[in-house]
Amino acid sequence: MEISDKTAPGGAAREAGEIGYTLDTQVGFLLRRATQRHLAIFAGRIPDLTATQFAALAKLCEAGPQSQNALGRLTAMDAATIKGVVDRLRAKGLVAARRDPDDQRRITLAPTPEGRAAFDASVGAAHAITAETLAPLTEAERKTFLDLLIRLT
Amino acid sequence: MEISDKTAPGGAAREAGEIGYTLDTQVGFLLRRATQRHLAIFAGRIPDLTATQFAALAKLCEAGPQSQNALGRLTAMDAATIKGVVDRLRAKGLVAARRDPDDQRRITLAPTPEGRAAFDASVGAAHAITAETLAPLTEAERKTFLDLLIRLT
DNA sequence: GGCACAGTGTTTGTATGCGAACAATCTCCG
DNA sequence: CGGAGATTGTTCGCATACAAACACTGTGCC
Repeated sequence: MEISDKTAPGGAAREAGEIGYTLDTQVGFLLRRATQRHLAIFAGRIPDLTATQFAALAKLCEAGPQSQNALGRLTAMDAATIKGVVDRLRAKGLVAARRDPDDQRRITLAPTPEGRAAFDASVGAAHAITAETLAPLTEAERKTFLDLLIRLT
Repeated sequence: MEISDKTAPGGAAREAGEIGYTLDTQVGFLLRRATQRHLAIFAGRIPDLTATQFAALAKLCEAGPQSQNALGRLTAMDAATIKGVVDRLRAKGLVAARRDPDDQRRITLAPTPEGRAAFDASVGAAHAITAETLAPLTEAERKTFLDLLIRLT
């Protein structure tokens, strides 16, 4: 990458060999901003659940009953994080927990009827959230973007 | 909304008209996972600052002194968030603050010499973080990805 | 001049997210 | 059998994130 010797706004002619840095074009910053926008869209369409809570509930509905830590792995949350998420889903009455009789350490989680109903009622909104998040892109671009994004995980 | 009579795990014959939902292919979930991976790479290469703290420091070095809220806008953090970030940067001695004489409400923030030195010393690592984050993609794919990502912000 | 309104920073409350340490339990292997 | 080591869930501490309410200051407009 070439070194520009521009006098940055508010800043400093760069010395020869100095490497510039522009926050606004960094992947990390763009990922954070895209996530922020997505979460705002999510909160607008599914106000009663956070994206994280919905993910956990959806995974339970999709993959069937799971131990708490297993659910965490399926939803990319560590043990400490999934605990809080599950506690809140239980408090809302959307998820039920019972000790696994075969392994006293494990807690088996399953959606309650209310949980499954809430999930079913939200699937349409969830798809709309995805659509709105990707709305700035054409259909072909969406596919390209998702293909590339999945390789960065 | 349909009650599926599916037999759980992974499972499930869907009824006609029912809309499926697979967490693992949703943009939001992929964005979160990509961000997680990026943050892990960041923490490995710049252990003394979080990505957020580095972003704020970098923006101050790049754009010059700013009021606290203005810095928050430049770094996509709301007033409550930027306050905590700035407090921690000040505690580390990387950022200095003074009341703006022309506007008693404002706090003008600027990097200290130590802050600028820390930034200069980390720019190389920051570029390496970007490179490692995007490493799974080819050069052409990286450009495509960033072009699409920027449109989702 | 004075007042409505906007902007700035602070605080509180809630919700991720992760590292680290911990007790209880299970598994495996000698 | 029995102990080393792994797994599971919990707790603590720290660091984003954002909504909402607040006090204070500045601006514009009558």
